[in-house]
Amino acid sequence: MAIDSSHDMPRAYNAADVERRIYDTWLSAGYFAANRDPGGGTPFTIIMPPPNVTGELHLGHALEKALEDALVRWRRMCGVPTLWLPGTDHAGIATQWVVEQQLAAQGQSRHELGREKFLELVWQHVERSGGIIHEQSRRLGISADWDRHKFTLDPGPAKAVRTTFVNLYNKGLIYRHERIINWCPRCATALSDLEVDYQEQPGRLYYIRYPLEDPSSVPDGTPKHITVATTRPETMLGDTGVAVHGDDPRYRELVGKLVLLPLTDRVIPIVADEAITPEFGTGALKVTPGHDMLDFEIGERHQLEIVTVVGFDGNMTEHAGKYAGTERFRARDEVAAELESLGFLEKTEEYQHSVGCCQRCNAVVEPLITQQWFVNVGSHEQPDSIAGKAYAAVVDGRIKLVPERFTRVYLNWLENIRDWCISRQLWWGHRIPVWYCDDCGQQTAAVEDPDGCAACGSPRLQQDNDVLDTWFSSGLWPHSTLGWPDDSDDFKYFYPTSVLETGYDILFFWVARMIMLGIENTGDVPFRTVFLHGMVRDASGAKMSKTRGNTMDPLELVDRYGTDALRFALTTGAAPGSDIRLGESRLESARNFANKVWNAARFVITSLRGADNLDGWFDGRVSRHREDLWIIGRLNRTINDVNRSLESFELGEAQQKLYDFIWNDFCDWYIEMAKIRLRSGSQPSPLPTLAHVLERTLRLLHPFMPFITEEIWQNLLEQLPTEGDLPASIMVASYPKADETSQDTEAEGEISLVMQAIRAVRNTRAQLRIPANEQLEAIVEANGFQKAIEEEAEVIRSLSRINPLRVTSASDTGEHPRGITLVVNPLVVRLPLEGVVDLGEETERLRKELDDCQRNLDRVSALVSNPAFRAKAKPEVVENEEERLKSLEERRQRLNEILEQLES
RNA sequence: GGGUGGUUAGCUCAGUUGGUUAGAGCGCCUGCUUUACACGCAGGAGGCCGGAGGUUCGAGUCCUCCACCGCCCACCA
Repeated sequence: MAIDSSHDMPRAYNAADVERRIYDTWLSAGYFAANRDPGGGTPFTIIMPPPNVTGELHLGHALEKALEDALVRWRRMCGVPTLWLPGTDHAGIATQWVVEQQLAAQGQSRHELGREKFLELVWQHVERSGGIIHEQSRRLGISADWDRHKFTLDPGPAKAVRTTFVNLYNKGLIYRHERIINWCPRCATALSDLEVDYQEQPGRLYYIRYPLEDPSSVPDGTPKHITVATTRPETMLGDTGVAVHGDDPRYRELVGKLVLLPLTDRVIPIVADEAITPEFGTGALKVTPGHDMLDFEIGERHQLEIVTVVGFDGNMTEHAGKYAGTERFRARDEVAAELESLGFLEKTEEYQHSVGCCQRCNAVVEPLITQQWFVNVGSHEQPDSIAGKAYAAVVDGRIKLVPERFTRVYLNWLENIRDWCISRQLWWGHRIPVWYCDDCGQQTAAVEDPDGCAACGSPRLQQDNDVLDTWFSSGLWPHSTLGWPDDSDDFKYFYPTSVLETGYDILFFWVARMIMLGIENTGDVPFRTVFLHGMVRDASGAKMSKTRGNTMDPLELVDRYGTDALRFALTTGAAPGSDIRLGESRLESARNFANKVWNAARFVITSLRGADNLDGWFDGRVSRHREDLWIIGRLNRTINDVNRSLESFELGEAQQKLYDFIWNDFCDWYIEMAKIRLRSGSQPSPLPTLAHVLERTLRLLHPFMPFITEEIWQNLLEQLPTEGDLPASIMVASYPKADETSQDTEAEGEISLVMQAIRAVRNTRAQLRIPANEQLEAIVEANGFQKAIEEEAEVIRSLSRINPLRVTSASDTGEHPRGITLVVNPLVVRLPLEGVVDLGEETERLRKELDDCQRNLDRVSALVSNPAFRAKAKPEVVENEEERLKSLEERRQRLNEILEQLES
């Protein structure tokens, strides 16, 4: 690997200059390629959620890729064989919709073109815009294994799709059936339940009177008609019944009677059904099994006829009599008007209700009865069903959701799941691998296009016209990308994958389907952990959308702030699964941090030039200087924190810890202190420690800010003697592990005292408005810390502008045995210093805490072991107390450990 | 209707098994061209941790109830 960094580091970090150059060297060095290493332990695998092949990158993608890249780079640096497999999705309805819009602009429709011609156009569109998303992904610096890239329509995934379909078909778990489904008249296709968005819309409730066929059949005094309330009067032409609740006293006499359906010559029955809410409207529901989900179910229960009055094109059908051909919403007004003129319309009311709309084109969905293909997923209560297995995998912990709260959301969805409608009346996608025989009418389902009918052998076969729901192929993604159903090495080695990282908005669409189909096909879970991120919102918290016009283009942000800054801004200080507001100030702050890192590095690297002795810089343990011991201790605590946070997917937390360490501990204090020794040339030199801390910090930061850390790494390497593990690229350097023995409480206490003194002087100076460049006289009463303060006197002098500074051992043993006395003529100010951890006091405090803990423990354990309590109290109370006992015991143990350590 | 998340500084948010004096970024106020950095440095103001109870030696953190705000799911015509 050769990166050209042989130039002086500029004063300000310029992201644009370095990013592409660095990415290309990574790429050509082959660092992204995953290697199967049977001796390398369990691999770490992430399959990238495939974006729409013709789509463009939005901030959600940027967030997703930043998180995944960080996890992947981290694991790779930990020495784990790591695979991050990228891909793209053909996105059936979305892509077809775009091309159809283009056609429409030329006044054409796909039907005029025909299937073959149209698909050619779609492929052209894919080829034209298909590369954009890759180019964009690269600019984000993502370290995915591009050679393993997969597209959902590639031969491999396509074979997986057909194999899955045929297997399920042969098991009887895929079936074709006439059922009521959500139909989008504009897209002219069926939609799954998930593809329908419900929107609150103002509407009107129409009260329509249906007269009894035989008024004499009810006792005098009862109404001779029944009034129904509906928001869709046009569908009354397809009514085949009226339903009331069986217990409704108003209608008891009417159940079983017949009514005349206005505007038609039909007579329909009144039935009693549990699903009716007597309080709603009139308590009587007109039943249109052909155009409403609930009505369809009621119709099934009472064997009501089905009359379809709205067609696939959204116009009224021939069953709508004189309204045939009328557009459905116009028919609504016309039917209402006619009902009114004939005296059947009792009244109308304003009514706010939710209307199902097509997620893609926003047209109002029409429930219609059609032949569709379904997957029988069973129910969570059937352990052998698809849903049952997907349920169990999460319940028994084989799959963990992060954050955990989504577990319940997931389970709740499965508890109410219904069969999955997988056919779409589109052309762009995986065509359903079923053929119908012209001769015998039998179906043939096959992985390879069949030569003849499976039943009669006739070659006269017609393939089903429909394609599969896009989510059917994405549901196979973790195993279809790795080579399943073939017995591939990648599949054997990398499956089940480790982490599936995606937005919580597609938990049902995609994650649940992958779990269902993954277990079905492979017998194993597709991934161990589902790591969910939140939605990126604008600065005011609104969802970003093109129609709102509040979207931000990630690439534009990359241009302005740099990739590292964008990634840092997106992923820092946000808890897993919660939404993120991204505004300019967040980005600026991230860019400033990058610049801070750059300049700290620039200082260290410049200082290292020509240094003659850096011995021991690599392990950072040679210097016994308290400043060095202090920063090494802080560094290792940070390493520990960062690793721990990463283990639990708290990436934002990890970055926050790094930010604080770099900016506060390293830059504001350690570098400032080190400058003094550098200037005076006093020994031991801080240079080995500066080098060590910078080097380790870069490694720690690399998964989050890959470009800047690599650029600095290259500059740093030139100044460092080869020692230890120093690869040519930081990408392949090892991730730091904390050295637990590096904490030095003595140095920590002493430095803390020094910092206290400096802060106290600065503070007083600001309050008394003493100019920063005016030297003051001061005396430090160091009481027990004379040696340390004397040795650090130059630091105190320089950082707080004190001269002369004297150190005494004060005899004062009052409340504040230590302090600093400032001489500000004519004032003398004594500032107490308390920033020292007094081991005696600390021990005493811990003892007291331990006593309290023990007292509590005794009480709770007495309670828990009391048979009377166990017999009387509620089980959950007992359980609570038992848990309390356990946590108290843990706490006692921990306190004991700390005390032991302090005393030794 | 059923779930679920939130309510902490002026704004946006962290706060991991309860533990000394509750943090950050941005904004605000006061000073600073201190030879790494003005994308900076130093200092400062600003919090009844939504409300009410409870458990505990100790609660922002655990329990109960309440109030707003948000999201998801659902076949109320």
